[in-house]
Amino acid sequence: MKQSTTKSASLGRPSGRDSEKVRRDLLESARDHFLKRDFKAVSLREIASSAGVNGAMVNYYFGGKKGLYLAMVDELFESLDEKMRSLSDSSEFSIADFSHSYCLLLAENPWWPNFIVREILFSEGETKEEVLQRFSKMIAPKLLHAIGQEVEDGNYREGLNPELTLMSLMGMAIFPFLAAPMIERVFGMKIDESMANKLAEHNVALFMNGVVNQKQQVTEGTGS
Amino acid sequence: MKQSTTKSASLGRPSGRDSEKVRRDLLESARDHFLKRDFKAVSLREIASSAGVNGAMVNYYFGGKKGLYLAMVDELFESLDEKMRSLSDSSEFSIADFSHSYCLLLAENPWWPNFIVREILFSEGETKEEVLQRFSKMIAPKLLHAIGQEVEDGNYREGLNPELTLMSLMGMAIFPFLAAPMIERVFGMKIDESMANKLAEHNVALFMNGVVNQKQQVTEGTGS
DNA sequence: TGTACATCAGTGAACGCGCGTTCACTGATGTAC
DNA sequence: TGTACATCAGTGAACGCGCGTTCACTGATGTAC
Repeated sequence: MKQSTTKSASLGRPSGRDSEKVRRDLLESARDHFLKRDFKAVSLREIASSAGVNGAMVNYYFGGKKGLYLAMVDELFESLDEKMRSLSDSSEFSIADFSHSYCLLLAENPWWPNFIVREILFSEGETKEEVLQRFSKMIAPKLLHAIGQEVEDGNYREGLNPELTLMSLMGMAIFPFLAAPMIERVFGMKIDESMANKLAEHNVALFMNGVVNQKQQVTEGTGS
Repeated sequence: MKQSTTKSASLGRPSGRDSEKVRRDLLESARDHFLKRDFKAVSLREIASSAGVNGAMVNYYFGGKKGLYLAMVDELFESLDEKMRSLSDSSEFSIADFSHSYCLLLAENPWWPNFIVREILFSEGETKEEVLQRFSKMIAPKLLHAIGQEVEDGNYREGLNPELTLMSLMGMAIFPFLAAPMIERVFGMKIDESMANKLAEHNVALFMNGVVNQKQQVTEGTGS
């Protein structure tokens, strides 16, 4: 004898029409978890229960855990590609302006350097290659060219190595967001938007003119 | 009837005297694996087989996987603490000299920023706190003070924020080693000792004087 | 110096657990007649 | 407009696997007499 009714609260095809909602909920939940913790450290059951659906849905919609992960990565990159392009496509492109905007972009999306670094450093094979490919094509070549141009035009110091300069610039911009937990601990700073603004200005000033007191140096310089 | 002989090649207490060797081999193997991959991603069986011993030895010597991991972390920090102290204890301590030495130290121990960042970003609880504690006390306070002093003495620009400046400096120094796989791909650079030397010089020059062509600026400046 | 026995380093099979995945099943929805 | 049935979104139990850990056992080494 079968219990045909009231056995389970929600068995059978659901009555709502929002079939796409489950997919989106899973992606969102996956993003929340995967951006905080490692691929292996996050279980499907966690993701599914956060999304409020059955774990088997991950297989149903994405073909498995890896499928869900890659779908999430795709979505992230799409949104970032878009944002980065809008930063670098302005007609009057300057390194300083870009650095500033980039810093603010990072403040809005603090998970982003975090995610990239993790992928590049620790992920295995497949995803790593994919992320490297996408990331490397994204903006670096354009910046590299811009720096080279500035040197050629005599605006930047002669003999400045564009590659090393770009690395320095990226390091200055990205590191504070990477090290946010440590910085909050050691410096008692919160990495919010106002902080990012200060950081952006500081970085541009340091990048352009360094730390040395120019007044002093110029005075000494004219004497020699 | 028991097969008392030749059942296994190595059953019973081994004849050698090197009981400490197993411990050291395990630690070494653990370091090799844990520096490349995540805690969860590395299995005891992998570590043990690399070390050429039985997996149960991890429990025997370290009380479990976490015990082995913490023992490894302890060892790493001990060696780094020592090296860092020898860098910063010189009687005439200058930011520039330190940056240079630090860069070379990183080139010799490329796993180190890698490891710290991973711990800070992705590890869960316990180890994370421990690593944060140790790392934050290691050198940052001394550098922070040194930068503040330079500003006070008028050697560095007035109004320069020491915290932000230290962040920039660390970012410039550490990022290239973090992003090594990407840099090798995009720039075709190998991060070796000669590279580290160039990077160190570049960083110090950029940190001190920025990218702007000073000759040009000074010429313009005297006119105003 | 022999000998009996406790100790000790190490083995290898087995255990339980949580994981990703699979599968039989459910019942609302869409569709053909 | 009914009705029979295929489809489809979703469930929940179960599966096999690899993991960290445990445990009974081994046999060389150290020690007491």
